[in-house]
Amino acid sequence: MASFTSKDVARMAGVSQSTVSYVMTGKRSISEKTRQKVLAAMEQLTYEPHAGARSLAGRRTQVIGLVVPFDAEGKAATLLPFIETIAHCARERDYEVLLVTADQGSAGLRRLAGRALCDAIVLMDILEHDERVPVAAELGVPVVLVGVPADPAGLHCVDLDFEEAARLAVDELAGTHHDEIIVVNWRAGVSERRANFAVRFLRSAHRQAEARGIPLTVVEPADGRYEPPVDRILAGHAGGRLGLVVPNGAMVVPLMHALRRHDVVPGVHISVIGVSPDREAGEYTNVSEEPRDVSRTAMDTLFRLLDPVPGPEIPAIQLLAPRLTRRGTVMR
Amino acid sequence: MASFTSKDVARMAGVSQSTVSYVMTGKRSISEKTRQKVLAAMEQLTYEPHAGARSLAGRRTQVIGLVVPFDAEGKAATLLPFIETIAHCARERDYEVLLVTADQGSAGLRRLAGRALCDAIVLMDILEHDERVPVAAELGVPVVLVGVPADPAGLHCVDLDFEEAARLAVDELAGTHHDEIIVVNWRAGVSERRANFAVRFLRSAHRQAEARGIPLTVVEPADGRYEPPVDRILAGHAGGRLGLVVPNGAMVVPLMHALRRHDVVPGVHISVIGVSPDREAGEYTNVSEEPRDVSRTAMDTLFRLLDPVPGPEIPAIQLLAPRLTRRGTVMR
DNA sequence: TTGAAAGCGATACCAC
DNA sequence: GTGGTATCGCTTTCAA
Repeated sequence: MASFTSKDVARMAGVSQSTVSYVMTGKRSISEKTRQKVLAAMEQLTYEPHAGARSLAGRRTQVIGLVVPFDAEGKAATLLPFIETIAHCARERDYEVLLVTADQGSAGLRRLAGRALCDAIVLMDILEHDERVPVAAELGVPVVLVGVPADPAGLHCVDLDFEEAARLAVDELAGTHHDEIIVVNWRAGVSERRANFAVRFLRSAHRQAEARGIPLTVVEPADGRYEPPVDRILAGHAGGRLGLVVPNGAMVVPLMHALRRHDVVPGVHISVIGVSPDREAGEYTNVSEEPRDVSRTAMDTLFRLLDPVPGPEIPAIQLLAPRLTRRGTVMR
Repeated sequence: MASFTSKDVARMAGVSQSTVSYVMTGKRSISEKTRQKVLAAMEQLTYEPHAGARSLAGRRTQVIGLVVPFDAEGKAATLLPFIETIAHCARERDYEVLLVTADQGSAGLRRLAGRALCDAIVLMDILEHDERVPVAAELGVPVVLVGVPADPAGLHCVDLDFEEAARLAVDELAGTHHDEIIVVNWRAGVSERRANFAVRFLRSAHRQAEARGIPLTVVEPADGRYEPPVDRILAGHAGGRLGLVVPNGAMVVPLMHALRRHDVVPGVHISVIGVSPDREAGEYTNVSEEPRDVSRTAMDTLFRLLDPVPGPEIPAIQLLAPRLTRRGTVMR
């Protein structure tokens, strides 16, 4: 599988190597005639530019670094669409995606930038106090955070508006005369790490419940267990109008099944509102969390950082508005 | 964030650039004294080698190309552990992972090899007749297939032994005197694409059921639906000993819930055997499908292809043996 | 055991 | 509108 170089293309097209380069980059005008000759030669030879040479000479790798969490459970459902969307956005502009796992910490970031492995970085699953953020800010490479840390250090952030999501859920239950709200939290692991979406969601839920005058408590799955904490939910449930808010999208369906097994039917004896992508919320009232929208916004931001356009400033923090869709699991 | 070059390191250590290179690659012996000087200088400058330059000069990218399917539903659960494991294996040897989505078809493969973006490729989710396989075989780059196509074209394959998995499941039901078996298949989409694991599983199940003299039929979810086809399962279920075999791991739990809602209890009124990773099969009898083992084997193979060692030949097809674990959802 | 220097295959500046 | 060429930062002969 002998590979051809731009020199070969140049020779075949009867032009200079630089002309070939300019045809590819479009950085200077080329007569249509020679353009065609060059393109024909490239076609003929099935020429592909050598990525390493290009990155060395042009200081552009055409690669986006993507730092993903793999530890986070329950993320499976949202992580894949995230990655998928980012891959597609990259491809649209002829960029590649280099995958780095979060367990490598800031070392991974330093490698990405130091070795000139990519032109820009998307950092997912940001913690409230994330050691990687200050490092990322010093990298000298555009970085977009998916999530909002306490101190973004000047970096751009994109995320779902979890505070608004909590408000929407609480308001819905308040508006339908519930007299108690329980937030079914992520497992201890997630909130202890203070994954910042969890923090923001809970804080906002508490605040809004107080504003609406409804008692709100939080329950978590038992240590190290994935099962929904149904017993503790039903324990104090005297028969009033109880509403459950479930920010962990992966837990909604298992929870509802568990409730039904106790003959407690969502929408009849109890209310359930989940936070999850619309397409997964077939049978329950949810607040939408759309990973695809978030990643697309992140990538748009990244590319605008890479090739600044004279348009309006990019907001430092972009929170995507969630939407509540009623599907009958809230008692009316 | 000014970056340093190996020249800077050389100057600081008082040696030549080539010496620095040899310290990094270990391709020639260096006196311990100069080695330490060089390492100290690298440390001092937080030197990182420029990946592009390295790949240009050394014709090694230190990158593994990973081609993943994103369309495949129900894969979410197995796809992430796959990717994660591959990322870890790569990191262990200081390799990066470049992600390419399968929707790019063989164009993606040509890019990976043609642009010298990676040293080797892992191709996942191989179809029985996969247009990418012949292309991959001509790439001039080591390729490992996760899955077994009808014609591997000389490439190495790694996969779970789905035929053995089907045999295990059928044997278990035969051994417990069931008089009917239903395979609850993937959605039409998956088997129509003739994803080859589906093909192999079904073929083997049929064969083994015949050998054991048990009637076996196959049902699929309704068009475009994810819900388990419970109605069709229970329709012809006159009350004999019926065993369900569910190769689609993602469907086992939903199916069992649906059955219970019809007051049909797995292990009591009906039998259920799922195919899934052990850690996800908390409550049902399963045949193990361990994505982590498969990826690790694939990566080991890949690295042995990259740096051939004089040991024994690598088998062309490596099928990992599944194991059946009884957890009480099969009637005794 | 080490150094000097010739590439690797692009880009982009300087001429014309 | 096009061509020549220095340059990017590393690897790897060839010489010592």
